Amino acid sequence: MFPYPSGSGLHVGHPEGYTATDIVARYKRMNGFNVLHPIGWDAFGLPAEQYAVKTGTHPRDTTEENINKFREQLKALGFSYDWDREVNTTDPDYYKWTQWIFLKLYEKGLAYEDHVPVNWCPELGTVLANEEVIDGKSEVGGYPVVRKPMRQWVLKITEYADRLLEGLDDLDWPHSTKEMQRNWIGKSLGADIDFKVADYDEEIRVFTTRPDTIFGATYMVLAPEHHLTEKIATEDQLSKVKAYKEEAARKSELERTELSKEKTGVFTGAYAINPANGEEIPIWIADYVMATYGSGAIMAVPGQDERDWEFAEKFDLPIIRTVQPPEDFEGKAYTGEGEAINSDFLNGLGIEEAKEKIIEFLEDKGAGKKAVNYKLRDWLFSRQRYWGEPFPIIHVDGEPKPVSKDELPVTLPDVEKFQPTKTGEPPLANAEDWVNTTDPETGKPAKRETNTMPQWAGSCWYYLRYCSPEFEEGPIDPKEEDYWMPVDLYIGGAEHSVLHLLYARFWHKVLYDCGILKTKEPFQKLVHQGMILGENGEKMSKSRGNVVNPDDIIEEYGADSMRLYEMFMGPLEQVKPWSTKDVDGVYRFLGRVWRLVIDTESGELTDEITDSAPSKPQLKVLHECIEKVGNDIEELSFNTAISAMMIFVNEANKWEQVPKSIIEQFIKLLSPFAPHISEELWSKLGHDESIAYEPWPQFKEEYLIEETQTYPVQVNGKVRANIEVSTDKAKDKEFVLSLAKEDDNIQRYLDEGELVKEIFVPGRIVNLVIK
RNA sequence: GCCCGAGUGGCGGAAUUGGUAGACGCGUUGGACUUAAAAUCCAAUAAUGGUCAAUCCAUUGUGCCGGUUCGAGUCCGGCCUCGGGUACCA
Repeated sequence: MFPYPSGSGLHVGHPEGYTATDIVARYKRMNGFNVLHPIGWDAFGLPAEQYAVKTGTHPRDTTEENINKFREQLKALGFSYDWDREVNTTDPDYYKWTQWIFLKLYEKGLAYEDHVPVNWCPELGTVLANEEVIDGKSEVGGYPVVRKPMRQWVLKITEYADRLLEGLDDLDWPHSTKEMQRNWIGKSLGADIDFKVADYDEEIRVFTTRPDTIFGATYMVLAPEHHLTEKIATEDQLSKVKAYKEEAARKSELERTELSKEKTGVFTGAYAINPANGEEIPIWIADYVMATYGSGAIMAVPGQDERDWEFAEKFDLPIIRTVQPPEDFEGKAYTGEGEAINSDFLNGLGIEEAKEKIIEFLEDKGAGKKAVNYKLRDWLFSRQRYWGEPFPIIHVDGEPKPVSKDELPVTLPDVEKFQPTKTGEPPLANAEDWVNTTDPETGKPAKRETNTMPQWAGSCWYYLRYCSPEFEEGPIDPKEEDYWMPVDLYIGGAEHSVLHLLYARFWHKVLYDCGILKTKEPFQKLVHQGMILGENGEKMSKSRGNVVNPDDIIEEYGADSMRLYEMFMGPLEQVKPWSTKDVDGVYRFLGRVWRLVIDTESGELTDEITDSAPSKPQLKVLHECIEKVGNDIEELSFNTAISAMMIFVNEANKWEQVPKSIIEQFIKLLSPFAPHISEELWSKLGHDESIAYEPWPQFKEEYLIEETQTYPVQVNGKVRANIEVSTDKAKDKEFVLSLAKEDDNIQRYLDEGELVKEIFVPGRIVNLVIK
């Protein structure tokens, strides 16, 4: 199988924006820069994972033949990056350094084992959350899926939450992407408050962002998974509590939120003591409280929280407002600003003051303190699959122990079967010879870790390996990091906004802390390419039958037209519908360029191409183009750059003679966009070397200056005339104004009313205000 | 619900710090070349009106309503619609 690049992101050969990095790379090369060109890491990627499970065959057929085929396709599309920097993430050498980095994480205490429930399918192994499970059956094959806790490796990304948040500030990323990461990390400031449980020697900790509302806490809610639920339940409530917990356990987290319309819950029979006023409040269990956020318990303040209000209404629990809503307020829970009421010593204070004061009070009592909470959870890093980097871990006496770095890489064993074992262990457990080993240090029998790393592991640091793919002393040569890092421009799909781009930042920061990297952030500038939709404005998909195969377009119009059209469609970041008809436009343009230089009869240069000196107007047209194309490439505004080149060609076609020096400069401008035709024309113009190594044309402003300049003349903000002014007098306010007033049409307006104001913006516009 | 982003001709889209709205391309119409067609080239093309035409003039026009300004697609306030993300996160 040759995995034709699919999915999204940095892909080559896919309609989704595969051209921009190359354009920039080519342009920068002509300007004497180098650009890291992040293509290829998942070209052999994710779909293979599913392929393996389905067929039991080797999914990533990265044979020499297929890699060459892949390169040929890239070449056909006009890519010209440095092949030697290619990194194959299934390479044992790449495994080695990925495992090496994992050991660094392990050493720093950032990797730990835990039992986490997964969707487990005895036939397929883990069914990931984003794969469809329909009515308890796998989407693939319809096998039963159960939810069961399994031993997993987890990475402590939460320890980096604050730094991941702060680091965003200085990055040149889309605003929305930064916002998404901030929301994902979900930092909130508040307080941890401990409530004593009446008649028990227990305390329940809650997290709240609104400690100021504590006098309105009329009940408490525990998540069904909270460890105290059964312990504090009274005898007569215990059976109900157990039944409710069971019911909740059957629902996945997804189902619990989907079925969120109607609140459910059950009373434990126990009471908590509100530390602010000593009052006893009932403790309930409800699945609208998540075990995974905060402490899995809340103080419920229905007066100021919509969810709590809804619950209180349904179960007839008391509601006390502790913030005075405005007079015209008609809603239920009030979450806005206002004075504290019904709150004893907080009464009359604003929210912020009240928070300060109550926290002080609770701290004095030893019942609470300021606290920070994150939505971000630790990263479940293991998979029960065959394909993936094996963990460099052995288990001795049931305890995990890292493999010595000298012994890396730990490679995957050959197996017959890619499915899990009959006893429900990961596929690697089938390879008994591989699993059973000895601890080289103690000689004790040991078992290898049978979980494997997820695809993310490779994508987390591939960009570092690009810098020095052959380096043997570490994952990256420090000298090469100095030169390459951080990535100047990263073009990728918006679907990587949180996961990949957060995970990669996390690893980068860990490696920084280990002293392996000097940069704190991996990707300085980020741009998301917009998806190209089908001709009907819908997402391309097989089921809609609106898929455009780039190969067909290249067959008919050539790779240059394909590239050029994709860039001409509109802004890089924008979602745009495909239109094959519009490809004709850029195809014609390239035809005009060709015929401008080449006589189609003879195949030689046209007679119009001469060695004569360029005229002033010709230089002006050229330099307008140089300026526009250069600026537009810097801003990744390729559509307008192409438009500028079209204007040049339309003009040049009117010329009787085309000086060679002019057309050569133009071909250089075109070459990053349409490399094939440019190289061909460059050669026809008598050059032996590739145009890709030519210097970029220099823009000279002096050629843009004209003898006259046009001023639009407005009357009351509407253009009523255009006047020509000689350039040397164009900034002369009096002169321009008097000329404007002489215009026939302007005269008519002047006759109709009184001139009350004259606006003169040098070089731009004249506006006369007439009453 | 909340958080982002975007609304401009028949279509994709242009438009500097507020300064001639509609660049460029597609489509359409007319013309040239051709026996004919394709290809190519030329011209017109926001809407409406000034009987036709004009390199002419006017009115209206950048989702809707209002505001600031000599001047608003661009800035401010209030909506509407669409797209993306996210969701009992306490």
